[in-house]
Amino acid sequence: MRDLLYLKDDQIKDFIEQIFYAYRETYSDPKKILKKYSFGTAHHRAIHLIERHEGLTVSDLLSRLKITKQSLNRVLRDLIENKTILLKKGEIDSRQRQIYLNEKGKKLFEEIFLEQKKRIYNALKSSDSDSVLKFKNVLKKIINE
Amino acid sequence: MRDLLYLKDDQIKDFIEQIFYAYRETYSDPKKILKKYSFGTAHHRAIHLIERHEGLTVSDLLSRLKITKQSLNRVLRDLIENKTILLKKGEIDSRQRQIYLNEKGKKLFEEIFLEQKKRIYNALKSSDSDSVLKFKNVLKKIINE
DNA sequence: TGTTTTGGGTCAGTTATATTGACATATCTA
DNA sequence: TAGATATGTCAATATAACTGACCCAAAACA
Repeated sequence: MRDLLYLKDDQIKDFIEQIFYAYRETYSDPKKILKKYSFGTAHHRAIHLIERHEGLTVSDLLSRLKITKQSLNRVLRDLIENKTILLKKGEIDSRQRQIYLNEKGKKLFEEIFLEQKKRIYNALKSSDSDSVLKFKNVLKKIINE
Repeated sequence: MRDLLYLKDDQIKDFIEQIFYAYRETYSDPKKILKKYSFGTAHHRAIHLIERHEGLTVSDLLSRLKITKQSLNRVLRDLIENKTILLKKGEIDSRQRQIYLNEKGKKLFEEIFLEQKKRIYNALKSSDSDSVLKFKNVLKKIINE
């Protein structure tokens, strides 16, 4: 039998630790910017997902965030009030709401992303394309995508 | 100039999204177990780091968690009360406290880890060793390790 | 058509985890 | 011995989540 060193518990424990650091650092970077708008990381995650999946419905967003609708509603109310996002009635199913960034929201996203990008960009630029591809594939498997 | 496709913004945005999912899923898996002991993810992270770095000091743990000592203290109090961890006076510097899992804590860690391990194990076992190595290296670069 | 289900919104109360700021104590170091 | 450091603690507050109960409008179904 092969000695699957990379499946040893210590390696797995390291990954669990490092995934925590990676998430925390990646989402900490833009906190100062968010604070300028009185937003927190909850708003950030919503803005990010809305930018990546423009026109997604409230339930789409809920299932990506995996929080309750009461929790999400606080965030969406803030974002709507601030004119960062807008909700349109669903074209096919008018019970649904489709969520979009408006101009202000797009600018805010860019400002946040510019800051957040640095960390990932620096990691990728010092890696070869094969590493990046394999990083992506393992990451996908972790999230069962 | 090379066309660094893997440095394109969309790829970076995907990574930012996927790092969020990876963290959330990885740390969601053992929540039921934690609940049995009236612990949350804050306790989990502390337990994990203590297991990985046995005998670390309070300030070591603080700098890994990047929370305030007031926040950490609530968690440590709970864990001490529950007899999951113990604190010993530092051998060299007796102002310091070195943190250890006791027997109960080790069992709890194993129970948590067994659950949490599955996700990572499954991702790694369907990847080759080169992928795992490269995943690790990119992850390390993201956290500047 | 009438009934049920679904998508979304909201009120109210609570919990978990973090924060800021102030202060106390013991111990180390210059 | 004076100051710096490591840790602990009190109190108040912020952020982000939760549960549970209800509501309306629109879609789906029988």
